[in-house]
Amino acid sequence: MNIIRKTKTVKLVLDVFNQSNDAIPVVELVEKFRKQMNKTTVYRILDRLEESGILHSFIDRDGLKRYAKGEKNTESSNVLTTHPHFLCEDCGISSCLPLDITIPSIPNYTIRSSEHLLIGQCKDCISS
Amino acid sequence: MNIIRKTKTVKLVLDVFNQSNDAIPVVELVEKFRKQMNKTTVYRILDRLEESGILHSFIDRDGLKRYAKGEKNTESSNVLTTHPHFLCEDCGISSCLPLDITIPSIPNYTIRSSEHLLIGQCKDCISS
DNA sequence: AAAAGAAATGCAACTCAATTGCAAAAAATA
DNA sequence: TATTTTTTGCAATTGAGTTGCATTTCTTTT
Repeated sequence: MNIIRKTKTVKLVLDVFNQSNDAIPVVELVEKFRKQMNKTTVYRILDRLEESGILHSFIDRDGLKRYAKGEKNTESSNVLTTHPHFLCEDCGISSCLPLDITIPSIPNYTIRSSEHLLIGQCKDCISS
Repeated sequence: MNIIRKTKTVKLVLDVFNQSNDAIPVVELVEKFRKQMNKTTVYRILDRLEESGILHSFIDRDGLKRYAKGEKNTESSNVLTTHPHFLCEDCGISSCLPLDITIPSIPNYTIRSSEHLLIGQCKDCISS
């Protein structure tokens, strides 16, 4: 949990995540804020927001880093749980799914965290 | 399922996967075969082996593409199952875990495939 | 409020995995 | 053997992400 300053640029980035539950690719944010801030700044702000536990990130099937609101792992009553991310093959939209995945314990391994990506079609893309 | 020619280079690549169940980063294979074939060839052979269902791939936490033996999804009695991959934070070794994960069905979504990456310490790294 | 210290930003250059186009080589087919 | 198709090598390119460094902005201290 780091200290992070609420600068103008940080607020701009936070606004995006407050308006959507989607997992947004960094590249998209860089493009979106092309006029407002440098791409390095975007990367660094996201880094810091993740460090602070405000955002979490994962790498999608295309190798792109995506960020979404909230923490990745939640620990309640000594059980480590996480949630899966969904990625629509058609429109590319990705979101955090409100499902609890209990990280299984596996003999001979210590599991510290996990990533779960479900790939398919979203509601909007099924109908069309 | 494509036709793939068993050229000298293809055999070299296949040998690696026949000798290990690990999920190997492409970069590592490129390095390993530096003297025997061009890096583009490595990428293309792996592509074809995946197309043919001989290998499967995923992107690890560092955004590196890794390949491992076999198919990613298995469908038996109309249930789509897959297996998780393990990645050791310490030594970087990754492997397919012999566990069946049943891909959950989620309202409003069609799930076609999934990726599961468990991150932690492997047997060898726990002890040391 | 001014000075000092710490954190955040911009910019340019760089890294590095992965891809592309094209000509040459190798393998399969006729 | 001749022809067609697939595979390979090479060089150049792409594009996401990183780094160093000087400058700006914010916070803390006096």
